[in-house]
Amino acid sequence: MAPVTLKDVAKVAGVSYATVSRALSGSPEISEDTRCRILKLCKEMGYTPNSIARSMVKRRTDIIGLIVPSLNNPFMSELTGQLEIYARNRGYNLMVCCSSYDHDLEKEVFALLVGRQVDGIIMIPGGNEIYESLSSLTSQVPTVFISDNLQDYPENYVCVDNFRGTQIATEYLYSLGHRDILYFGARQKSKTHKHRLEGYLATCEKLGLEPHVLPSSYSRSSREVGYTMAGDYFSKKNRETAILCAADMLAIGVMQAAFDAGIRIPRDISLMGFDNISFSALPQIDLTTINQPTQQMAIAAVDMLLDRIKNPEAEHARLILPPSLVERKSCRSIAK
Amino acid sequence: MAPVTLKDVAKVAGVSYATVSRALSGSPEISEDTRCRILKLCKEMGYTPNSIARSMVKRRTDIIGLIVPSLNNPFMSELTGQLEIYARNRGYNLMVCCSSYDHDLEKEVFALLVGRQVDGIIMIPGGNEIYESLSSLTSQVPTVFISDNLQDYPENYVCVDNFRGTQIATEYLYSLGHRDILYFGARQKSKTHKHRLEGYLATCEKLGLEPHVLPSSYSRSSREVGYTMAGDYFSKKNRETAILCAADMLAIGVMQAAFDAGIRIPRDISLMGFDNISFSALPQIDLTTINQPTQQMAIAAVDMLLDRIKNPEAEHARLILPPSLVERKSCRSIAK
DNA sequence: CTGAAAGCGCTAACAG
DNA sequence: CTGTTAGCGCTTTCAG
Repeated sequence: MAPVTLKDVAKVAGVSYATVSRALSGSPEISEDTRCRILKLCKEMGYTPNSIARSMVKRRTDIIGLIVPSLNNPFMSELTGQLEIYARNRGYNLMVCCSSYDHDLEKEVFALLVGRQVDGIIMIPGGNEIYESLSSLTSQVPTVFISDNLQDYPENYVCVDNFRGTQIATEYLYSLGHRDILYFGARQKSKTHKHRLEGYLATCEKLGLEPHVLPSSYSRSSREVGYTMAGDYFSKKNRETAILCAADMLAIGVMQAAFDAGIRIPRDISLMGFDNISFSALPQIDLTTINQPTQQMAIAAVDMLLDRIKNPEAEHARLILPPSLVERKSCRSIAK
Repeated sequence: MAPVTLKDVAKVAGVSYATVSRALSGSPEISEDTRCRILKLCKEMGYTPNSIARSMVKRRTDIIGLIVPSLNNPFMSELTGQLEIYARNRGYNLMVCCSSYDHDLEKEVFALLVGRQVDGIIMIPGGNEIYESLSSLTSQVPTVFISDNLQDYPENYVCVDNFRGTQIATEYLYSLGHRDILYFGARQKSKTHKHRLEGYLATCEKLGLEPHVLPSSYSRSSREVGYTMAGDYFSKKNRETAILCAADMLAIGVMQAAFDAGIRIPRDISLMGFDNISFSALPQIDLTTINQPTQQMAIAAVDMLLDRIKNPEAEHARLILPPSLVERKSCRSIAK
C-alpha cells in the first residue's frame, strides 16, 4: 500500500539509490545499460517520483499560485483556464485560490501560497487598494498582476490597453455616424475604468464630439447595475444615439432596460460593451464590443512570471496588449 | 534573501528548534511563557512555515487535485469556484488541471497529480470511457467523481438525479397542458443523457403521453449543435408544443433557430433546458430549466473526499442530489 | 561509471 | 517543560 520509493527500486535493482536517481534525472554519468534496466524496473514496479521530496532539495516546487476574484465571472474563468493550460505546458501546475473580491482574503491566500512555497504568483486583483498592503508579500515571491490598476506601482503586470480600447470603440461609433455617444458606467475608484474613460474623452476631443458621461457609483459592474442605471436613463429624454458601456455586463443590463422601455437595439440606439465575455457572443445578445485578448494575456503573464522566477533581480516588467474590435449586431450606421 | 527557517528562529530565541515547532503547532507540552515569546519572535522575523517540509514528514500535503474538462463552461467553472472555497475552508488547497475533454490528458494529469502527492482527487470526467483506463490510478489515491456516468463502476461519486430532473421537467410541461413534448438532443453514448432520457420516457408512460425523441449524434451538447438540429427540425411540420432539451446550451441554440424561423418562444412553442447554467438566467434568454445544485455538489464532493482520505478502506460512496425546477419565461400554459 | 553520505525544513518519538 | 535525534524521499557533492 505504501508507495514505491527510489530505495525500493534500488534494492530490487541491486544498485544504490543514487544510481536510480541518476537514471531518472537523465544524468549523463551513467551507462545506457543500467539506465534502461532501471527505467524498465521503475515502470514495472509502478514507481512515481515524489515531487514533494524533490521540491525539498531543489528548493522549488514548479507550482504557480493563482489568485482570482471569482470563477463565476466568465472573463476570469476563461483566463484561468488559459493560464492553467499554458503553465502546465511549461512544466508548472496551478494552485488556484478565489479571493471573492475581498482584500483581507487576498492577503490571506497570498500568504498561504507563499507558505506553500509556490515559485511565483499570478494575481488578478479584485479591486484597487491592494498593492500597498501587499508589498511586504510581493517582495517574497515573484508576482505578476493581470490588471492595469497599477500604473503607479512598482509591480510586474500585463493588461490590455484600456485607453486604446475605448478609443477604438469611440472611433468605430463615430465612423457609423454617431455624434452623441454616451459613456456609460464609469467607476471612479477603478484605474482600469479611469483609463477607459480617458480613452473615450480624448477621442471625443480629437473628433470634436461633446462628451456625455454617466458615471457609476457602484463598486462592481454587474448586469443589475446596468439595468438600474439604464432604467433611470431611459426614463428621461436624451439625444445620444449610441451608448458605450464600460463593461459588457453593464451593456447586457442596458439591453434589458431598453427592452423594457420599448427601445430597440440597434434600431433606436446603438450599444457597445467592453471585455468580450462569452455571454456577448450569444446570438440573443450579439453585442459589439472590445475584445481583451485572454489567451495572449495568459501566455504573457506566465512567460513574464517564469522570467521573474529565473531572474528575480530584474526590473519590473509591464506589458500592455492591444484590444480589438468585435463587430456584432448591436450597432447600426446612421450616416446619411 | 533566504527564507527564515525554524532553526533561525530557534537560534535567536536561544532554544532548540523542536521547541519552536511545538510553539507553532499548539502542542500542550510547552509553557505559555515561551510559546508567547517564540510566537512573537516568529512574527518579528517574518517566519513562514514551509509546508513542503511539513508535508514531507506528515506524509500528506493538504492538497486536493481537481481535474475538470474546461473552465470555459460556466457550469464547470462555477463548480470549480465552489470547490475551491469550500476546500480551503476545510484546510485544503486546490491544484487544478484542465483535461480539455481529452482522455489521454485526463490520465496524464491524474498521474501528474498523484506524483504531486495530492491527498485526493476530485474529477469531473469529460466523457464516458475513462473509468477502466483510470482504475490503476484511482486505486492509488482517494478519488471522487462528479458525474453519474458511472453507475456501474466501483467509484465514489456525487451527481444530480438526472432521471428525476427530466421527470420534473416533463411533469411541469404536462401541468402546463402540453401533451406532445419533444425530447431534444439525447446523446447515445453518455450515461448522464441516458438517465435523462429515461426520466422523460418513464414520465411519458406514466402520464399516457406518446414520447417524441430527437437524438443527437454529436459528441458534445453545444449551442451550435442545438442550432443545427433545431434548424432541421423547424424546417418540417411538427405537432409538438414543447421542447425539452437535454442541456441548456442546446436550448440556447434552439432559441436562435426558432428566432430565425420566425417561431416565437413561448408563444408558438415552449422550451426547457437542463443544467441551469448562468447564461440561462440572462433576461435575454430567460430559460426555464432544471437546476443542478452546484454548491451542494461541491460541498458533498469535498466532504466525501475528505472522508475517503480519512478512511481509505471504506466502501465506495455515492450521493445523488435532487434537481429542482427553475421557472422562467420560456414555457407557457396551453391548458384550456 | 557507481556508491556513500550529507542535508533540504520540519515533526515526532525519546530522553532528560 | 525542553533538548536530542532520527528520519520523510530525494538530489548532489565527494570519493572510489
